Amino acid sequence: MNFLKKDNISDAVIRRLPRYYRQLTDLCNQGIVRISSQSLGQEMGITASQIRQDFSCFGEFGQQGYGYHVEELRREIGQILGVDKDHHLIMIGVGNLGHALLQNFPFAQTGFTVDAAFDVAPNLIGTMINNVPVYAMADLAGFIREHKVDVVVLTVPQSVAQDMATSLIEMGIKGFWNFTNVELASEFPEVKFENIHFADSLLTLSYRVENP
Amino acid sequence: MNFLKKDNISDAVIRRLPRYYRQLTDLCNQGIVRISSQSLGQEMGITASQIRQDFSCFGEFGQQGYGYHVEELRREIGQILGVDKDHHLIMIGVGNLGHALLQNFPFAQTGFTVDAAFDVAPNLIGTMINNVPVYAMADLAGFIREHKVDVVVLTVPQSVAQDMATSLIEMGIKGFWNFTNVELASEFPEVKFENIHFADSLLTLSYRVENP
DNA sequence: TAGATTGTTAATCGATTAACAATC
DNA sequence: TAGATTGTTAATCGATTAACAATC
Repeated sequence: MNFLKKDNISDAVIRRLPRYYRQLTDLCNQGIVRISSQSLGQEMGITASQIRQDFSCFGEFGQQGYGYHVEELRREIGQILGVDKDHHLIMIGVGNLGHALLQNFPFAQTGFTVDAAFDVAPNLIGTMINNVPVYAMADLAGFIREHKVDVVVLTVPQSVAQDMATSLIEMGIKGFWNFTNVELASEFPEVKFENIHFADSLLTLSYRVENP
Repeated sequence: MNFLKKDNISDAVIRRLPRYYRQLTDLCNQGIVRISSQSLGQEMGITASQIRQDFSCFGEFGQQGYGYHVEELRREIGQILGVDKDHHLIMIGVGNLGHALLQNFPFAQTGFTVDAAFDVAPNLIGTMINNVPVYAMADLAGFIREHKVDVVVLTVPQSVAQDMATSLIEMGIKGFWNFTNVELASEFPEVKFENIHFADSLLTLSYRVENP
Protein backbone atom coordinates (compact mmCIF):
# COMPACT_ATOMS: atom_id res chain seq x y z
CA MET A 1 0.00 0.00 0.00
CA ASN A 2 1.70 3.15 -1.17
CA PHE A 3 0.16 6.62 -1.26
CA LEU A 4 2.90 8.54 -2.95
CA LYS A 5 2.54 9.79 -6.49
CA LYS A 6 5.69 11.89 -6.32
CA ASP A 7 8.85 10.57 -4.72
CA ASN A 8 10.23 13.85 -3.46
CA ILE A 9 7.79 15.48 -1.14
CA SER A 10 9.11 18.73 0.20
CA ASP A 11 9.42 19.52 3.87
CA ALA A 12 6.97 22.39 3.46
CA VAL A 13 4.26 20.09 2.16
CA ILE A 14 4.76 17.55 4.95
CA ARG A 15 4.54 20.27 7.57
CA ARG A 16 1.21 21.39 6.17
CA LEU A 17 -0.32 17.93 6.37
CA PRO A 18 -0.95 17.97 10.13
CA ARG A 19 -2.63 21.36 9.76
CA TYR A 20 -4.91 19.98 7.07
CA TYR A 21 -5.64 17.03 9.31
CA ARG A 22 -6.47 19.30 12.21
CA GLN A 23 -8.71 21.53 10.11
CA LEU A 24 -10.50 18.55 8.59
CA THR A 25 -11.04 17.07 12.03
CA ASP A 26 -12.67 20.35 13.05
CA LEU A 27 -14.88 20.34 9.97
CA CYS A 28 -15.86 16.72 10.67
CA ASN A 29 -16.83 17.63 14.21
CA GLN A 30 -18.92 20.49 12.87
CA GLY A 31 -20.73 17.95 10.72
CA ILE A 32 -19.60 19.48 7.43
CA VAL A 33 -19.68 16.87 4.68
CA ARG A 34 -18.02 18.42 1.66
CA ILE A 35 -15.56 21.24 1.06
CA SER A 36 -13.83 22.79 -1.94
CA SER A 37 -10.16 23.69 -2.06
CA GLN A 38 -11.43 27.25 -2.39
CA SER A 39 -13.22 27.39 0.95
CA LEU A 40 -10.71 25.21 2.78
CA GLY A 41 -8.04 27.62 1.63
CA GLN A 42 -10.05 30.58 2.80
CA GLU A 43 -10.45 29.09 6.26
CA MET A 44 -6.75 28.24 6.53
CA GLY A 45 -5.33 31.32 4.90
CA ILE A 46 -3.67 29.53 2.00
CA THR A 47 -4.47 29.38 -1.71
CA ALA A 48 -6.72 26.79 -3.28
CA SER A 49 -3.92 26.09 -5.73
CA GLN A 50 -1.55 25.13 -2.99
CA ILE A 51 -4.05 22.82 -1.40
CA ARG A 52 -4.66 20.99 -4.67
CA GLN A 53 -0.94 20.80 -5.36
CA ASP A 54 -0.27 19.44 -1.88
CA PHE A 55 -2.92 16.76 -2.08
CA SER A 56 -1.87 15.78 -5.59
CA CYS A 57 1.47 14.61 -4.18
CA PHE A 58 -0.34 11.71 -2.58
CA GLY A 59 -3.27 10.90 -4.79
CA GLU A 60 -6.56 12.09 -6.18
CA PHE A 61 -8.88 12.65 -3.27
CA GLY A 62 -11.42 15.02 -4.80
CA GLN A 63 -14.07 15.03 -7.42
CA GLN A 64 -14.53 17.62 -10.14
CA GLY A 65 -17.51 19.86 -9.61
CA TYR A 66 -17.95 18.59 -6.06
CA GLY A 67 -14.78 19.16 -4.09
CA TYR A 68 -13.62 16.91 -1.29
CA HIS A 69 -15.55 14.68 1.04
CA VAL A 70 -14.36 15.95 4.40
CA GLU A 71 -14.41 12.69 6.31
CA GLU A 72 -12.80 10.73 3.49
CA LEU A 73 -10.11 13.33 2.95
CA ARG A 74 -9.42 13.41 6.67
CA ARG A 75 -9.02 9.64 6.71
CA GLU A 76 -6.67 9.74 3.71
CA ILE A 77 -4.43 12.39 5.25
CA GLY A 78 -4.49 10.56 8.56
CA GLN A 79 -3.34 7.46 6.74
CA ILE A 80 -0.55 9.38 5.01
CA LEU A 81 0.60 10.71 8.38
CA GLY A 82 0.46 7.23 9.82
CA VAL A 83 -2.14 7.70 12.54
CA ASP A 84 -3.31 4.11 12.04
CA LYS A 85 0.16 2.58 11.92
CA ASP A 86 0.19 1.34 15.56
CA HIS A 87 3.26 3.36 16.43
CA HIS A 88 4.95 2.76 19.75
CA LEU A 89 6.84 5.28 21.78
CA ILE A 90 8.87 5.51 24.97
CA MET A 91 9.91 8.52 26.97
CA ILE A 92 13.41 9.12 28.28
CA GLY A 93 13.50 11.56 31.16
CA VAL A 94 10.43 12.19 33.29
CA GLY A 95 10.92 15.66 34.69
CA ASN A 96 8.29 18.38 34.71
CA LEU A 97 7.96 18.43 30.97
CA GLY A 98 7.89 14.66 30.61
CA HIS A 99 5.22 14.55 33.27
CA ALA A 100 3.18 17.22 31.52
CA LEU A 101 3.33 15.31 28.24
CA LEU A 102 2.40 12.00 29.85
CA GLN A 103 -0.51 13.59 31.70
CA ASN A 104 -1.90 15.78 28.95
CA PHE A 105 -0.73 14.98 25.49
CA PRO A 106 -3.26 12.94 23.49
CA PHE A 107 -0.77 10.41 22.14
CA ALA A 108 -3.56 8.07 21.09
CA GLN A 109 -5.05 10.70 18.79
CA THR A 110 -1.82 10.82 16.83
CA GLY A 111 -1.65 7.05 16.61
CA PHE A 112 0.98 6.51 19.28
CA THR A 113 0.98 4.19 22.26
CA VAL A 114 3.28 5.12 25.13
CA ASP A 115 4.68 1.86 26.43
CA ALA A 116 7.17 3.03 29.01
CA ALA A 117 9.16 5.87 30.47
CA PHE A 118 12.68 5.82 31.83
CA ASP A 119 14.40 7.97 34.42
CA VAL A 120 17.27 7.98 36.87
CA ALA A 121 15.29 9.29 39.86
CA PRO A 122 14.79 6.45 42.40
CA ASN A 123 11.52 7.93 43.62
CA LEU A 124 10.05 7.74 40.11
CA ILE A 125 11.28 4.28 39.15
CA GLY A 126 8.59 1.71 39.68
CA THR A 127 5.73 4.22 39.62
CA MET A 128 3.02 4.66 37.00
CA ILE A 129 2.24 8.00 35.42
CA ASN A 130 -1.07 8.06 33.62
CA ASN A 131 -0.81 4.30 33.12
CA VAL A 132 2.74 4.47 31.84
CA PRO A 133 5.30 2.55 33.92
CA VAL A 134 8.55 4.31 34.79
CA TYR A 135 11.63 2.08 34.63
CA ALA A 136 15.28 2.54 35.50
CA MET A 137 17.72 3.51 32.77
CA ALA A 138 19.45 0.17 33.27
CA ASP A 139 16.38 -1.51 31.81
CA LEU A 140 16.34 0.62 28.67
CA ALA A 141 18.46 -1.50 26.33
CA GLY A 142 16.61 -4.66 27.32
CA PHE A 143 13.24 -3.01 26.82
CA ILE A 144 14.12 -1.81 23.34
CA ARG A 145 15.40 -5.25 22.40
CA GLU A 146 12.11 -6.83 23.39
CA HIS A 147 9.65 -4.22 22.14
CA LYS A 148 8.83 -2.35 18.97
CA VAL A 149 9.85 1.24 19.62
CA ASP A 150 9.28 3.64 16.73
CA VAL A 151 9.91 6.92 18.50
CA VAL A 152 11.69 8.10 21.61
CA VAL A 153 10.58 11.26 23.36
CA LEU A 154 13.75 12.87 24.59
CA THR A 155 13.08 14.98 27.68
CA VAL A 156 16.44 14.66 29.40
CA PRO A 157 18.79 17.46 30.50
CA GLN A 158 20.80 19.14 27.75
CA SER A 159 24.08 17.82 29.11
CA VAL A 160 23.24 14.19 28.38
CA ALA A 161 21.09 14.69 25.27
CA GLN A 162 23.55 13.87 22.47
CA ASP A 163 25.13 10.92 24.35
CA MET A 164 21.71 9.48 25.08
CA ALA A 165 20.67 9.93 21.46
CA THR A 166 23.85 8.28 20.24
CA SER A 167 23.36 5.17 22.33
CA LEU A 168 19.66 4.99 21.43
CA ILE A 169 20.62 5.11 17.76
CA GLU A 170 22.98 2.22 18.40
CA MET A 171 20.05 0.35 19.91
CA GLY A 172 18.20 0.86 16.64
CA ILE A 173 15.96 3.85 17.37
CA LYS A 174 15.08 5.79 14.22
CA GLY A 175 12.75 8.51 15.47
CA PHE A 176 13.43 11.20 18.07
CA TRP A 177 10.96 13.71 19.39
CA ASN A 178 13.53 16.05 20.81
CA PHE A 179 12.66 18.53 23.57
CA THR A 180 16.19 19.13 24.78
CA ASN A 181 16.90 22.33 22.82
CA VAL A 182 20.09 20.65 21.64
CA GLU A 183 20.70 20.20 17.93
CA LEU A 184 21.01 16.44 17.69
CA ALA A 185 22.82 14.76 14.84
CA SER A 186 23.33 11.31 13.42
CA GLU A 187 25.46 9.99 10.61
CA PHE A 188 22.55 7.80 9.47
CA PRO A 189 20.06 9.59 7.23
CA GLU A 190 17.26 7.22 8.19
CA VAL A 191 17.37 8.52 11.76
CA LYS A 192 14.85 11.33 12.05
CA PHE A 193 14.84 14.13 14.58
CA GLU A 194 11.83 16.28 15.18
CA ASN A 195 12.77 19.15 17.40
CA ILE A 196 10.67 21.22 19.72
CA HIS A 197 12.97 24.13 20.36
CA PHE A 198 11.08 26.24 22.87
CA ALA A 199 13.77 28.89 23.07
CA ASP A 200 13.98 29.28 19.29
CA SER A 201 10.26 29.69 19.15
CA LEU A 202 10.14 32.36 21.86
CA LEU A 203 13.05 34.24 20.30
CA THR A 204 11.23 34.27 16.98
CA LEU A 205 8.25 35.80 18.74
CA SER A 206 10.52 38.26 20.49
CA TYR A 207 11.79 39.42 17.11
CA ARG A 208 8.32 39.69 15.63
CA VAL A 209 6.77 41.76 18.39
CA GLU A 210 9.61 44.25 17.98
CA ASN A 211 9.46 44.25 14.16
CA PRO A 212 5.80 44.13 13.14
CA MET B 1 18.76 52.24 16.55
CA ASN B 2 17.76 50.12 13.61
CA PHE B 3 19.52 46.98 12.44
CA LEU B 4 17.69 46.28 9.24
CA LYS B 5 19.30 46.79 5.89
CA LYS B 6 16.47 45.11 4.02
CA ASP B 7 12.87 45.79 4.91
CA ASN B 8 11.42 42.44 3.98
CA ILE B 9 13.09 39.74 5.94
CA SER B 10 11.68 36.34 5.11
CA ASP B 11 10.26 33.99 7.67
CA ALA B 12 12.92 31.43 6.82
CA VAL B 13 15.71 33.85 7.71
CA ILE B 14 14.11 34.84 11.00
CA ARG B 15 13.68 31.22 11.99
CA ARG B 16 17.35 30.59 11.41
CA LEU B 17 18.45 33.43 13.68
CA PRO B 18 17.82 31.59 16.96
CA ARG B 19 19.82 28.64 15.65
CA TYR B 20 22.71 30.91 14.82
CA TYR B 21 22.41 32.43 18.25
CA ARG B 22 22.44 29.01 19.88
CA GLN B 23 25.43 27.83 17.86
CA LEU B 24 27.35 31.02 18.58
CA THR B 25 26.61 30.69 22.28
CA ASP B 26 28.08 27.18 22.14
CA LEU B 27 31.16 28.44 20.34
CA CYS B 28 31.55 31.23 22.90
CA ASN B 29 31.37 28.72 25.71
CA GLN B 30 34.01 26.65 23.97
CA GLY B 31 36.19 29.72 23.97
CA ILE B 32 36.34 29.98 20.19
CA VAL B 33 37.12 33.54 19.15
CA ARG B 34 36.67 33.69 15.39
CA ILE B 35 34.79 31.69 12.80
CA SER B 36 34.29 31.85 9.04
CA SER B 37 30.95 31.41 7.32
CA GLN B 38 32.55 28.32 5.81
CA SER B 39 33.15 26.50 9.10
CA LEU B 40 30.02 27.79 10.79
CA GLY B 41 28.08 26.41 7.85
CA GLN B 42 29.84 23.08 8.11
CA GLU B 43 28.94 22.78 11.79
CA MET B 44 25.32 23.72 11.19
CA GLY B 45 24.76 21.86 7.96
CA ILE B 46 24.01 24.91 5.83
CA THR B 47 25.96 26.69 3.12
CA ALA B 48 28.39 29.52 3.75
CA SER B 49 26.49 31.49 1.12
CA GLN B 50 23.28 31.26 3.05
CA ILE B 51 24.93 32.38 6.25
CA ARG B 52 26.42 35.43 4.60
CA GLN B 53 23.13 36.23 2.88
CA ASP B 54 21.24 35.89 6.16
CA PHE B 55 23.58 38.14 8.10
CA SER B 56 23.65 40.70 5.32
CA CYS B 57 19.95 41.37 5.90
CA PHE B 58 20.89 43.04 9.16
CA GLY B 59 24.30 44.55 8.68
CA GLU B 60 27.95 43.85 8.06
CA PHE B 61 29.22 41.82 10.95
CA GLY B 62 32.31 40.22 9.46
CA GLN B 63 35.69 41.20 8.16
CA GLN B 64 37.24 40.12 4.87
CA GLY B 65 40.05 37.67 5.28
CA TYR B 66 39.16 37.09 8.91
CA GLY B 67 35.58 35.96 9.24
CA TYR B 68 33.39 36.77 12.21
CA HIS B 69 34.27 37.51 15.79
CA VAL B 70 32.14 34.94 17.59
CA GLU B 71 31.29 36.92 20.68
CA GLU B 72 30.54 40.08 18.73
CA LEU B 73 28.39 38.26 16.20
CA ARG B 74 26.53 36.53 19.00
CA ARG B 75 25.81 39.87 20.63
CA GLU B 76 24.61 41.36 17.34
CA ILE B 77 22.22 38.50 16.67
CA GLY B 78 21.03 38.58 20.25
CA GLN B 79 20.29 42.26 19.79
CA ILE B 80 18.38 41.60 16.56
CA LEU B 81 16.32 38.95 18.36
CA GLY B 82 15.69 41.36 21.19
CA VAL B 83 17.28 39.47 24.08
CA ASP B 84 18.26 42.76 25.70
CA LYS B 85 14.89 44.46 25.17
CA ASP B 86 13.57 43.89 28.73
CA HIS B 87 10.57 41.95 27.52
CA HIS B 88 7.84 41.07 29.98
CA LEU B 89 5.61 38.07 29.87
CA ILE B 90 2.68 36.57 31.72
CA MET B 91 1.30 33.06 31.64
CA ILE B 92 -2.38 32.22 31.29
CA GLY B 93 -3.21 28.74 32.49
CA VAL B 94 -0.96 26.95 34.97
CA GLY B 95 -1.61 23.27 34.35
CA ASN B 96 1.09 20.64 34.00
CA LEU B 97 2.63 22.29 30.98
CA GLY B 98 2.51 25.77 32.44
CA HIS B 99 4.13 24.41 35.59
CA ALA B 100 6.84 22.71 33.58
CA LEU B 101 7.64 25.92 31.71
CA LEU B 102 7.70 28.02 34.88
CA GLN B 103 9.95 25.52 36.62
CA ASN B 104 12.35 24.75 33.81
CA PHE B 105 12.33 27.16 30.94
CA PRO B 106 15.19 29.68 31.05
CA PHE B 107 13.08 32.75 30.30
CA ALA B 108 15.85 35.08 31.43
CA GLN B 109 18.23 33.68 28.80
CA THR B 110 15.85 34.75 26.07
CA GLY B 111 15.44 38.20 27.58
CA PHE B 112 12.04 37.66 29.17
CA THR B 113 10.89 38.34 32.70
CA VAL B 114 7.85 36.36 33.88
CA ASP B 115 5.84 38.76 35.99
CA ALA B 116 2.75 36.73 36.77
CA ALA B 117 0.64 33.70 35.99
CA PHE B 118 -3.14 33.43 35.98
CA ASP B 119 -5.41 30.47 36.55
CA VAL B 120 -8.94 29.57 37.62
CA ALA B 121 -7.96 26.87 40.14
CA PRO B 122 -8.55 28.15 43.70
CA ASN B 123 -5.75 26.00 45.10
CA LEU B 124 -3.24 27.68 42.79
CA ILE B 125 -4.38 31.27 43.18
CA GLY B 126 -2.19 33.07 45.69
CA THR B 127 0.71 30.64 45.43
CA MET B 128 4.16 31.26 43.94
CA ILE B 129 5.69 28.97 41.34
CA ASN B 130 9.41 29.47 40.95
CA ASN B 131 9.00 33.05 42.20
CA VAL B 132 6.10 33.78 39.87
CA PRO B 133 2.85 34.72 41.63
CA VAL B 134 -0.35 33.04 40.48
CA TYR B 135 -3.37 35.32 40.36
CA ALA B 136 -7.06 34.83 39.68
CA MET B 137 -8.39 35.43 36.17
CA ALA B 138 -10.45 38.30 37.56
CA ASP B 139 -7.21 40.21 38.14
CA LEU B 140 -5.97 39.78 34.58
CA ALA B 141 -7.37 42.91 32.94
CA GLY B 142 -6.21 45.08 35.80
CA PHE B 143 -2.75 43.60 35.75
CA ILE B 144 -2.34 44.21 32.05
CA ARG B 145 -3.54 47.79 32.45
CA GLU B 146 -0.89 48.44 35.07
CA HIS B 147 2.05 46.53 33.62
CA LYS B 148 4.03 46.28 30.42
CA VAL B 149 3.15 42.88 28.97
CA ASP B 150 4.84 42.05 25.67
CA VAL B 151 3.94 38.41 25.40
CA VAL B 152 1.34 36.07 26.83
CA VAL B 153 2.08 32.38 27.17
CA LEU B 154 -1.17 30.65 26.42
CA THR B 155 -1.39 27.30 28.19
CA VAL B 156 -5.13 27.06 28.64
CA PRO B 157 -7.47 24.29 27.49
CA GLN B 158 -8.33 24.24 23.78
CA SER B 159 -11.96 25.03 24.44
CA VAL B 160 -11.24 28.51 25.80
CA ALA B 161 -8.17 29.34 23.71
CA GLN B 162 -9.64 31.56 20.99
CA ASP B 163 -11.96 33.42 23.37
CA MET B 164 -9.12 34.07 25.76
CA ALA B 165 -6.91 35.27 22.91
CA THR B 166 -9.64 37.56 21.64
CA SER B 167 -10.11 39.29 24.97
CA LEU B 168 -6.35 39.55 25.51
CA ILE B 169 -6.05 41.23 22.11
CA GLU B 170 -8.73 43.68 23.21
CA MET B 171 -6.62 44.39 26.28
CA GLY B 172 -3.77 45.29 23.95
CA ILE B 173 -1.64 42.13 23.92
CA LYS B 174 0.38 41.80 20.71
CA GLY B 175 2.39 38.62 21.24
CA PHE B 176 1.13 35.11 21.91
CA TRP B 177 3.23 32.07 22.65
CA ASN B 178 0.53 29.57 21.90
CA PHE B 179 0.65 26.03 23.31
CA THR B 180 -3.03 25.23 22.86
CA ASN B 181 -2.79 23.36 19.54
CA VAL B 182 -5.54 25.67 18.29
CA GLU B 183 -4.93 27.85 15.24
CA LEU B 184 -5.45 31.29 16.69
CA ALA B 185 -6.38 34.24 14.53
CA SER B 186 -6.67 37.99 14.79
CA GLU B 187 -7.85 40.65 12.40
CA PHE B 188 -4.93 42.86 13.41
CA PRO B 189 -1.71 42.12 11.55
CA GLU B 190 0.43 43.53 14.37
CA VAL B 191 -0.73 40.73 16.66
CA LYS B 192 1.77 37.89 16.42
CA PHE B 193 1.16 34.25 17.22
CA GLU B 194 4.00 31.83 17.70
CA ASN B 195 2.62 28.34 17.89
CA ILE B 196 4.03 25.27 19.55
CA HIS B 197 1.88 22.61 17.97
CA PHE B 198 3.00 19.42 19.69
CA ALA B 199 0.63 17.22 17.75
CA ASP B 200 1.70 18.64 14.38
CA SER B 201 5.28 18.02 15.31
CA LEU B 202 4.73 14.41 16.34
CA LEU B 203 2.66 13.71 13.24
CA THR B 204 5.46 15.06 11.08
CA LEU B 205 7.80 12.65 12.81
CA SER B 206 5.30 9.86 12.36
CA TYR B 207 5.32 10.51 8.63
CA ARG B 208 9.08 10.66 8.43
CA VAL B 209 9.82 7.43 10.26
CA GLU B 210 7.50 5.65 7.83
CA ASN B 211 8.88 7.40 4.73
CA PRO B 212 12.66 7.66 5.15
C1' DT C 1 52.32 41.36 -0.03
C1' DA C 2 49.57 36.97 -0.58
C1' DG C 3 45.84 34.41 1.20
C1' DA C 4 41.55 34.34 3.10
C1' DT C 5 37.06 35.59 3.42
C1' DT C 6 33.67 38.92 3.31
C1' DG C 7 29.33 41.32 1.21
C1' DT C 8 26.85 41.41 -2.89
C1' DT C 9 25.39 40.53 -7.50
C1' DA C 10 23.98 37.02 -10.70
C1' DA C 11 22.41 32.23 -11.63
C1' DT C 12 19.90 28.42 -10.23
C1' DC C 13 16.72 25.94 -8.06
C1' DG C 14 12.40 24.98 -5.89
C1' DA C 15 7.99 26.31 -4.22
C1' DT C 16 3.84 28.87 -4.91
C1' DT C 17 0.37 30.65 -7.83
C1' DA C 18 -2.27 30.97 -12.04
C1' DA C 19 -4.57 28.99 -15.80
C1' DC C 20 -7.21 25.60 -18.01
C1' DA C 21 -8.70 21.32 -20.04
C1' DA C 22 -11.05 17.39 -18.11
C1' DT C 23 -15.10 15.84 -15.96
C1' DC C 24 -18.31 15.11 -12.25
C1' DT D 1 -27.15 19.98 -19.57
C1' DA D 2 -24.65 23.94 -17.22
C1' DG D 3 -21.91 25.11 -13.38
C1' DA D 4 -18.48 23.95 -10.36
C1' DT D 5 -14.26 22.25 -9.21
C1' DT D 6 -10.77 19.12 -9.71
C1' DG D 7 -5.78 17.56 -11.10
C1' DT D 8 -2.11 19.16 -13.70
C1' DT D 9 0.72 21.92 -16.63
C1' DA D 10 2.80 26.38 -17.21
C1' DA D 11 4.19 30.90 -15.27
C1' DT D 12 5.79 33.43 -11.54
C1' DC D 13 7.87 34.35 -7.58
C1' DG D 14 11.14 33.86 -3.89
C1' DA D 15 14.83 31.55 -1.66
C1' DT D 16 19.19 29.28 -2.02
C1' DT D 17 23.58 28.75 -4.10
C1' DA D 18 27.48 30.18 -6.86
C1' DA D 19 30.69 33.47 -8.30
C1' DC D 20 33.60 37.25 -7.70
C1' DA D 21 35.29 41.86 -6.91
C1' DA D 22 36.52 44.28 -2.75
C1' DT D 23 39.50 44.33 1.06
C1' DC D 24 41.27 43.02 5.52
